[in-house]
Amino acid sequence: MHEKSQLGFARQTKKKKTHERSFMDQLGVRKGAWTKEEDLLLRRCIEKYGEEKWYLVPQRAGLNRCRKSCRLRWFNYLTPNIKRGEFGADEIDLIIRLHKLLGNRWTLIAGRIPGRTANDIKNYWNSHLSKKVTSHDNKDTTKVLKPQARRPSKSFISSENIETSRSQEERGQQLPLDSPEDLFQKGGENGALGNRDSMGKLLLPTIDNGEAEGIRDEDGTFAEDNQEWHDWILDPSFSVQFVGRCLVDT
DNA sequence: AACGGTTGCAACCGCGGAGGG
DNA sequence: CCCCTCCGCGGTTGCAACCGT
Repeated sequence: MHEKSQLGFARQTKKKKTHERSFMDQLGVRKGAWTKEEDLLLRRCIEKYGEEKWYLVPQRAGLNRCRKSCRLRWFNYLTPNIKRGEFGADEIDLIIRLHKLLGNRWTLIAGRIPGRTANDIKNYWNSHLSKKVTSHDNKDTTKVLKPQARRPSKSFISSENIETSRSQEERGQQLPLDSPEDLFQKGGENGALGNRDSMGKLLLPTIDNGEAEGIRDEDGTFAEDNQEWHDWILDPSFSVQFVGRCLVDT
């Protein structure tokens, strides 16, 4: 394990933004697999003080670990109600569709799948699903969004925009294909939500909570049809593609 | 049984963002 | 503004277990 960390250190070619790690290195904090005793100490600490102020956790718990390691161990392994074992067919289906929608936003995806951690889902995706999905996409002749694509604003996929794009395409006009990020930005300029995380961060949680403030209609007012968006995400037939410069459900 | 290749997963790492001084 | 600290995220690594020969 020592060897591992040394290799990892040697690989560091990029500049360090913080001095945090080197400081931790100097302290000689433990790395590698967690022991049962360490787990117990961490669990007791979190039960006593709660999931906050992670920088205090190693000290409070009496652990010779860095705060990041503690946090990771807690969230990925020790948190109550974490589901272990095989992913169910419904979970896999949901992961694929959410990944199509959100890209590699593992925490957002995990937030929609009770009992699964972002790390679990990421690992499962990388080892089981990524190849499957990629090979499937390659067979598909339609221009399906790459995984990092995100749902554009409602105003941007208005039927008017879609029709305009369709007709322009039919006339053989060359249309600049914007990246999903650009599309999102434009959605924002159109008065809808625009930043790159907005759809994921605001849409998903707000739908379930019934909070409308995350979703705006074309006129900029708050949408009231959260259920519609919820259904859209959970719709098994969901897929999107470019029509001209617009993203549309297909 | 022994060996090498592959896979799954826990853990590490750097970076970006938020917030406070 | 700038700097610093802390949090949280996604990418990546490497070990252990598994599998095939």
